Amino acid sequence: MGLAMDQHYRPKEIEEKWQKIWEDQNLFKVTEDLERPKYYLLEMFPYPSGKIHMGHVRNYSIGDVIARYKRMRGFNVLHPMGWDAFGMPAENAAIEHGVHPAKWTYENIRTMKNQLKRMGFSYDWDREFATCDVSYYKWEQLFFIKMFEKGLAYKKRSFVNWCEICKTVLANEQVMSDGTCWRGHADDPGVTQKELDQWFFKITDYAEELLKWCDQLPGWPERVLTMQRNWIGKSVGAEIHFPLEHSKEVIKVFTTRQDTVFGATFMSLAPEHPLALSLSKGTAQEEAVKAFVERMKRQDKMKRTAETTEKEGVFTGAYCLNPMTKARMPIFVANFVLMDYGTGAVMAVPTHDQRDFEFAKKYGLPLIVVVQPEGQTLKAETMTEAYEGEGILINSGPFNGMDSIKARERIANYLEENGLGGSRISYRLRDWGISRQRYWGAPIPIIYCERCGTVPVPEKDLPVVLPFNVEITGRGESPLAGLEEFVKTSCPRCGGPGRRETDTMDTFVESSWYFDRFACPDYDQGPLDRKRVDYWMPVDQYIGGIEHAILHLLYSRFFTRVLKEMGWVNVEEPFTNLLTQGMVCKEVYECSRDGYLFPSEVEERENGIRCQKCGGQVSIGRLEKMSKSKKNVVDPEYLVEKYGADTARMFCLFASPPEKDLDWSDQGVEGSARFLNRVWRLFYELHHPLQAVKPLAFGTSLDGDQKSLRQKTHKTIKKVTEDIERFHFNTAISAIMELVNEIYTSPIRDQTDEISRRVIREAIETVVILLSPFVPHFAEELWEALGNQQSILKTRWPDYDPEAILEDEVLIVIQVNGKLRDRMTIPVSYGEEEVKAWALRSERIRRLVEGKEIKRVILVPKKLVNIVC
RNA sequence: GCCGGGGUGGCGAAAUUGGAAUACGCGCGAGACUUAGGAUCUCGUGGUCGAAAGACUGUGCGGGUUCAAAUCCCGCCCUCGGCACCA
Repeated sequence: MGLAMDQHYRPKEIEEKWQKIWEDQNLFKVTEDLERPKYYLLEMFPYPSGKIHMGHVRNYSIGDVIARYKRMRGFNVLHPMGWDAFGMPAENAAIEHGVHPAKWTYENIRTMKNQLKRMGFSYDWDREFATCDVSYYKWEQLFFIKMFEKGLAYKKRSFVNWCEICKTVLANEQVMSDGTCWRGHADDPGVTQKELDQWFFKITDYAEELLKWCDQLPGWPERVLTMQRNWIGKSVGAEIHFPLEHSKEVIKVFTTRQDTVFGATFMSLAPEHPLALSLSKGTAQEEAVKAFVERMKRQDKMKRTAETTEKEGVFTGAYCLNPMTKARMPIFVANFVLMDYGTGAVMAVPTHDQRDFEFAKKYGLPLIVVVQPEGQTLKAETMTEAYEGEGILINSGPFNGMDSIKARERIANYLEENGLGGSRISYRLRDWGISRQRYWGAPIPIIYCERCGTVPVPEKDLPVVLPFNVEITGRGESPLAGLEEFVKTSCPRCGGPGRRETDTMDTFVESSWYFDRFACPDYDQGPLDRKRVDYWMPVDQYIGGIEHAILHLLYSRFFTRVLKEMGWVNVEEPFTNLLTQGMVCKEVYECSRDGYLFPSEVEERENGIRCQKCGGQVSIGRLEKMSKSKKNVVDPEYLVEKYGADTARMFCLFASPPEKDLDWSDQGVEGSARFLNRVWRLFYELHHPLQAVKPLAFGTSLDGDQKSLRQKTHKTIKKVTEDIERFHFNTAISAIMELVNEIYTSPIRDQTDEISRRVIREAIETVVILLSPFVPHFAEELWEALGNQQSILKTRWPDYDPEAILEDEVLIVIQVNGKLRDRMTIPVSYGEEEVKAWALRSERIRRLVEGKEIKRVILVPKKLVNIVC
């Protein structure tokens, strides 16, 4: 039976219709409601770069399923959206196209907001804000001042990471492991070191707590926690003081192997260590040290600290004393010692550290074995590499014969008692450098006064508004520095002339507390309305890309601790559960001559896939994250135009589980579209309308095909509910597909008796409700066609009828010695002995066990019988 | 080197607690409907052997535990990600 013209699935029409209804009725607006349990669902807010991409569609589709599902389950769901709006690209647009960053940003926001609405995501748009709004960043300036007062924000001169493309400083977290900028520039020359006066947040004060609380986040993926733990990099060891010869001064070192201190035969200093130059002064080594330090300074830091770089150094001409043995230890400057880890000085134990071993061999320095491995006798003269394992101490005075692990504790205590150092803990984590030499960011609220020094802008003078009239050239220092009317001010303390700080804050500062602000975006008495923040925080479910595993997620945890200490919030950790979704990937076409190609630029010939431009061989198949530069993007707008938002959402959710990378497939999208059309047709091709049909009551008893369809319906409710709860959206959708297939092939599909119609109605209604979090417009339309007056959003998520899913009969697998040999369908009511007897009665089984002794018969109820013989 | 994730059909994937390996979808094959099909519907689809019934085999590799292993244990290989001359 054909469909009437108006009964074809037309996504564009129904999507526009329902988006308007949702908006007109304000259906996603929420306020605090103590009657219902709250659920704060948050997806990482986007940077308004221009248009949304598939990564956004995937991220927000996942979030929307949960938001809609939780609402139907009776939760008071906060599902906000806003804009991470400060940052580099806006400034680059200004440089390239002469458009003001503010104009560019707000226009992009308008475009992207429309695109998000077009996808049908259920946000409470009343809470929307952009971090470049003065009403947002002024509170961030207040936080900065409070942190400054507590010593958590401080300025220091140091070597910092400099990105020549961004023309600004980067935090350590923003430098990738290959030494490039986190923004991923096409031709990144690599981050270099620059000595500058910079503002820092004292995240290192929180290293231990941030590490400790990694164990209190069971709702976070293990790999993210591992990355954070690695990044914090805790080492337990000791500090040891080595007195300088002919001086009262000491060189302090940090070591994790204080048990090997008796074997320390020389000392290595970082080239940047202040003692490097001062110790050699006046000695014959002075010139050599100067030259070495200069050479190291010029060398690229990445290269210098690479593991493969040969160890080299230079003698300073000075000596220190081993505090345990009093032995004279020559002091070297060495390329492998880092100034920013530990103390910048390393005691060298060549017998038990491979680097020191290589260094000692190169410069002819003495070796003393102090740890003897169990069952072996190490001799310094014959060693070819350092022994870094545990063992029994020798040549170690009072500690001889002691186990090296135990000796670490004893020696640390000895150091402490004798004023020579003691137990210490060292972290790899460095303070967060937040100064950026850029215009499009929140101004750092600081004034420099010749008389009073560094003075914070008083609270009453906030905000320090980012001036609008500024020339952005992309050359030189921060654009604000050239703006005299901004820079010139008076000192809030003495009234004398003052100059403003012209650096702006790292945009990661804005994203470190936006989730709190969503609880009270309109609040103007302070940054946060404690009452509302306490109601909503913490975020129950946070969803975003794995690329923020350290960056944003660590900063936010730090910021939350600071805000809690200051009494602005009352939570220890901001995000209870974290879901890190995978990337959206697509194959790239690459021509050896013309580089990356669009699919439209290649053609298939007999001799393989060729480049249309040069005719050369094109390599394909490699899956990479969608990016404009790789020419493998799919524009969501095109998808929505061609298939509708529901199909696009459906594909993202069905193709793979959320944590995994999603491999783009045009045919897969077709498949999703086909499924929705199939449901649509099923609905309209029925021989009888369903509007007037009443649903079945719980506990209704049925027989035959009616019973089995009802059973499938309720089993599907159970399965889909469980799958959504554990974020297995792909299997939830496949379960709904199974139900649809079952309805299609059910013999009662077109029967017109009352009960059949009610069973069919229940099955189809269930499909529509279960689909609603995934494809909301589609579901609304069919829901209405079923005769419902109210939006499907107002419907409660169904419960399954426990009676309906009960089976009368069950399929039992029969194994012989663990191998599948037969199956039988038997009534569930059968007892253990009965089932076993039935299994042994099977013709095939009898043949197989004939003449053999049956040793055991194992029964797994409702599953299988295994006959062992 | 250390830490973590992963390896299942031609492809995306499923198997929640040790109990039928490959659900669902894509692709492919056959058929139906049709003037036509790139629409739709039905059936088939891990491999080898076989006309078939069926047999053997099969979840990266090699062992082990168990009546029974994709799942647990031991040892490897590959791959992705993080950290790494970190003292």
